[in-house]
Amino acid sequence: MSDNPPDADAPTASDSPRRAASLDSAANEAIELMFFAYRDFTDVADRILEQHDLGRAHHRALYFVGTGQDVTVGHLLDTLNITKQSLARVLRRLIDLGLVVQEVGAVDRRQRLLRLSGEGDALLQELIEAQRRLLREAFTEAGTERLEGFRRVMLAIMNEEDSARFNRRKRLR
Amino acid sequence: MSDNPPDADAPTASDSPRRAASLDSAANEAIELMFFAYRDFTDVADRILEQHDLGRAHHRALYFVGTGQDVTVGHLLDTLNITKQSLARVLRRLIDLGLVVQEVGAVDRRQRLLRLSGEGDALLQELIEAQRRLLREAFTEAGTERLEGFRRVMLAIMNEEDSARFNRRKRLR
DNA sequence: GGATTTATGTCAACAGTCCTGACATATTTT
DNA sequence: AAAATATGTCAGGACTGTTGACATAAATCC
Repeated sequence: MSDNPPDADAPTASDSPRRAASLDSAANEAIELMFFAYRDFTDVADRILEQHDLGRAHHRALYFVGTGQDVTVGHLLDTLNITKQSLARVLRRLIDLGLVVQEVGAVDRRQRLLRLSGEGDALLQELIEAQRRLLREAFTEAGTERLEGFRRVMLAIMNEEDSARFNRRKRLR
Repeated sequence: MSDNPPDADAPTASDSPRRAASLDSAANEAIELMFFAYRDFTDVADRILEQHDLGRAHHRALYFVGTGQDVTVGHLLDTLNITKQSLARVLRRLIDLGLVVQEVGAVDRRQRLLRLSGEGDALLQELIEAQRRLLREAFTEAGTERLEGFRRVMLAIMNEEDSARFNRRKRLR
């Protein structure tokens, strides 16, 4: 679009070969923020899961079954982006432990509607509360006026498909 | 501190049984933001790693070897929080591929100082640039004035140990 | 109503990453 | 010289993800 820009030192568009240096260094820093923050975020749940001999995959399945409505196996596969066989192993365990129960779909009897048992919900709430506490404390420490910045950047990091999924889920609640 | 607060409906401290509802719902939302944003953040690197038949563990080792100074095996173990045996497998591969080279420590000859070969650095830069681009575009989309909010919240999510590690690394650069 | 598609489940095999436990070597520190 | 430290390695197990092949039941298409 613009050859020979009038001011060669001025910040340029983000896809230009000569990028704003501050955006680049902020992004460099953010690479590490993502790594360390996500690790500590998952750690608080991992400690609870360990006591129940469950892994992260069980946590994710439990979460989306428990926070969704009329969740089918297909929905779960879409949300988690894993193969049917991977999910089956995880779901099998949760069902055998009595944390998840299946019902034949009322409209489409091929579907298996998944929901949490009382026990399953209790575990999920424990997991959610542990992560919620960490985040609540982080928001308070950072100052709640910064929350909107955090939200907007995280949303922008997400790809189209996931932000659509996120908004769809949010609408349902 | 304050029994029988004057206004029972007012938001209370974050560790009180009656918490601010808005903080809780923001935290609930953030649980999903963390999940989806991190997944898409790692995906851009995973696509590159796939072409080289490498995994995330290789990425992490490559990253901390390449961005640190005089990195030893011990430092890497501290940073990654994995066992020596897990790291050995990953490092073995990177060394065999010629992406990482080892030198005997000058001060302590028991140590193995790790650094990237030219080829290793080229791959690391490719990986960093992919994630940096995603983040840069997210910052621009969200508005760069929100960046500080994102930074502060992410820092607050990190535990003591990791934020100390983060600041130590930042100081070195 | 028979053919096709869809939703789900399952068997088998393989790969990557993490773990525990045990032991070996070289080097530094006490 | 003995103990501690930094690193490496062998063996085996767990979890989570993959591909490929097949099976069943129910819905949909023509």
